[in-house]
Amino acid sequence: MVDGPDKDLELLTIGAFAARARLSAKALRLYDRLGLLAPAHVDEATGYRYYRAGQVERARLVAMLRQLDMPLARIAEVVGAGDGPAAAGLLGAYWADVEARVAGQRTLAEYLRGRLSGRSSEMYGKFTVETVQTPAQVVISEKRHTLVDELPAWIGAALGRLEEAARECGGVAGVPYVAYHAEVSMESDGPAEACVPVADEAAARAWAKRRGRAWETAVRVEPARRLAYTRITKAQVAHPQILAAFEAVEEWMAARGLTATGPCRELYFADWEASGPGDPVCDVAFPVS
Amino acid sequence: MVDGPDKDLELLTIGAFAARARLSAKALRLYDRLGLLAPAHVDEATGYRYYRAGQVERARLVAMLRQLDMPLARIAEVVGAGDGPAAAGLLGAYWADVEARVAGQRTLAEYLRGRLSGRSSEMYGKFTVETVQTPAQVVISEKRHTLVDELPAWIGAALGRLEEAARECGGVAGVPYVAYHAEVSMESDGPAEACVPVADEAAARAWAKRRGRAWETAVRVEPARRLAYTRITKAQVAHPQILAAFEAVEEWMAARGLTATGPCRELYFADWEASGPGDPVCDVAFPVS
DNA sequence: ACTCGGGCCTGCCCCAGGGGCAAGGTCAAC
DNA sequence: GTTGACCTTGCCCCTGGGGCAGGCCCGAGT
Repeated sequence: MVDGPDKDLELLTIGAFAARARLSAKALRLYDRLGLLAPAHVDEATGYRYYRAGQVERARLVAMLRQLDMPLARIAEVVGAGDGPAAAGLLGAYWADVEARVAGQRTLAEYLRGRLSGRSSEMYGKFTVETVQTPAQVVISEKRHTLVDELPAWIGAALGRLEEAARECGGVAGVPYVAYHAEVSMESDGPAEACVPVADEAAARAWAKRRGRAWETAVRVEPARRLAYTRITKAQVAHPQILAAFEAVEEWMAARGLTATGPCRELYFADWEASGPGDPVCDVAFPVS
Repeated sequence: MVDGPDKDLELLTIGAFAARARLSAKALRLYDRLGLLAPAHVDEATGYRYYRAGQVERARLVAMLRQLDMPLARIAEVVGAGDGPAAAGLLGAYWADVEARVAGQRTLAEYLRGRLSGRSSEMYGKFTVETVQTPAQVVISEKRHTLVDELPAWIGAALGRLEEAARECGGVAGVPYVAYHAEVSMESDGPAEACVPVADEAAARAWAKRRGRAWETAVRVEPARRLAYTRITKAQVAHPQILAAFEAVEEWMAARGLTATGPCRELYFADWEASGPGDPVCDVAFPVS
């Protein structure tokens, strides 16, 4: 793979280099300005850019990364990391993000296609709705007004705090969940309540007393309920894909003449960190009579 | 599902409607200006927009379609088609385009990840390169200077014309292909040549004579060659993903000290129309000694 | 030496799909 | 009436360039 000295001495004008790299001259000027791909030489007097033939490889790499719709800032990180595992890792991380996003969009597209074609009453897109009976249980909870964009972070933090607290209250005795007391999925900032079932009610009340009202914590006895629910994957637990799941359950209920008898909820039955985008992690549920 | 008259009489301000639809007020103003989602009423004096509660469904549909990154113009077509198979078809077509594009990007990402991590000499990403011996064959051909963006259409048209002409020349006697006589993949507008092997050389020469030089047609005897090639899918037959395949073959050749002894080519061995994005349809090849 | 055509320079406006902010008008509750 | 929340339009910002204008530069032909 020795290319000879000519490869480094032969200077190409921007047009010739653009043709070899299959990029537009305009794009090359942009990359120069952003420091992503500087010409080997710039004539001081005329401003003409001159590129070495050996720079074609880097330019083609940039072009291919752009073809993946990678933003130029991330491309700069990748090409800055040199050829090696570091660059490959950055690319892999970016592509994993893309795949996760597309996976969510795919389920949303399937659901919408089903709904638009009018066979909503037949299968609710790809969602299978079932009912399950839940027993009465003691839950410790934390309630907050929150907006959609802060919600995921709050859910993670609140359930984490509550699960730790549950260790003092006889341990986690059921599936942790988040209930939404306002609209079906927080238009405005309707209050959300994170709940963890615990085994020892007395210990829970003592815990709540110690905790005070700083976190808007509470201990309640949640009555036995029948839940209509559908199971979704980690990729689907994001706005607004998850709304398709909520709407599917609502539609299923409406088709059977059922109405919600309490706030809707998301039950997180799986280990969040250990789950991949395609693994089921959550049940989207409405209490029904 | 009767909502009562209040649903149509209750007018919402843009803020309240935005909250219910989970869109920003800014986005709603944009959609109004584009005619995508006009308010039910606009106060002449103040310019205030008022929406009916019943418009929330349409707004949520728009929001979900935007979540699929569908451009507003295509969203307008979908929602304009009403709920029904027409709208579902438009959505399906859009999503199929997305999946095809992502499929191509996926293979490119895999190839690049392999190359960046330095194990390029091990497996050339996902491309398996082999050699094959081709016999000497008579080909009828059509040559043209073309730019990358017109290339796919020209290839389809030219091969179609040549395959039809081949019926007068003893039939198609081999795999149709396109050869690139300039750079590895048409920087500038290097000439491309579409070729179809035929069985009857005399008939082919007579055909070419009748045809004249209007289409830059020709009859040649292509000598027997050894081709280094890799097989790609329909999704990969697009710029610049296909370049990864070309580069993989070039790299494989370089690793073995081989050099190209003629123009590189794409052999289309499958029925294009009947193939899906993931089906192999094309061999990317270089003649080697 | 002069000119001509093509290539190159910078700078400006344009696209989608909004976000953010400013200046000012409105609405409703107290 | 007042106050604060809400609404309006308009402007500039982002990314990743495309397209064009006006002006300089370069090499080849005469």
